[in-house]
Amino acid sequence: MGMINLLKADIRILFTRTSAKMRKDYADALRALDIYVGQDHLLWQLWNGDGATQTELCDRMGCEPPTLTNMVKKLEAYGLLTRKKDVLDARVTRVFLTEEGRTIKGPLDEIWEKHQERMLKGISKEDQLTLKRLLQQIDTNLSE
Amino acid sequence: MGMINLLKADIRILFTRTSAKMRKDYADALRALDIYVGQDHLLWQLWNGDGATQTELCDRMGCEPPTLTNMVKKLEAYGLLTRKKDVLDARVTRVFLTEEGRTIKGPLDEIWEKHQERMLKGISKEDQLTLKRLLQQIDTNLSE
DNA sequence: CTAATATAGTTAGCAGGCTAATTACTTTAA
DNA sequence: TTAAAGTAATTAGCCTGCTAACTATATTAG
Repeated sequence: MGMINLLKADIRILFTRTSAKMRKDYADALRALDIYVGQDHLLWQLWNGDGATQTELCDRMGCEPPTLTNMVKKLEAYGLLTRKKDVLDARVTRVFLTEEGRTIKGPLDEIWEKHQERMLKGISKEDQLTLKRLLQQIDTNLSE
Repeated sequence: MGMINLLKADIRILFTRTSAKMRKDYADALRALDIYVGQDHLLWQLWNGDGATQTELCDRMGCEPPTLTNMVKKLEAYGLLTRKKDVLDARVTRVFLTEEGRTIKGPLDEIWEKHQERMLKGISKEDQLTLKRLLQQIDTNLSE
């Protein structure tokens, strides 16, 4: 294996390891709120548009319908959101935040901010822009 | 929220989305071999050192013991590896590749290579080094 | 007007991955 | 030499997330 392939292998392994670490670190932080990693993503979507349909939420979150069904059910059981059938189309379900789902935003934002600080500590603004560009490139590559 | 925080939020979301996409894309590719994403990581460790203990494997892979127990069981059921009790310490289990576990290396390497090509397409060697450096920085940050 | 097709969401079943609690065996110290 | 502490691995029970197969409702075309 040549020098370039070795480099690539390093990046890929590093990427996987770092993202796993990120996820775990964030999961640990979220435990204080009795929220699981991924669920915050759904709540985030609802804070930016309550009453969305499940299909819309799937699109925005980039996940498959069964994943969302599952998560919505759990957050409903926790009392953070409710489901209502659409009046115009009986196939459609719309998801709404409860009062508790709304009030959790503050603490969650705080955890999110702190996690970001931790993750990007010591990385210059310029490097952050580069990282963003490279991530976008990879994202685009994988969509083709 | 200021400009800098917005940038940070973007990066974190982008990072999460990109790594999820990477994982899914790779999972799709692995399906051809009836292997699940993550399992290749364990096989990889064994190709680089057959007969390792589970604790050693956990350390190298950066996962928790129950995760490994689970995965080892499944790969054993698939016939790709076997477990043997250590002769000196009856608490210790050592993991060995089967013949089939060995022969799968070729096809898996090929999938791995192809996936990397796909992921890093159009990214210069210099950018790859930068990406590596930034990932390492984040990794270090999250270890503190 | 009805049969075929498309769409929204669910269910079942499997994977990785985790924490908390437990079992089985070793080592250490009183 | 035996009781306490430590270590390796497992079990139980959650979570995200997926695919394949299904149900129920709408739309469209013959």
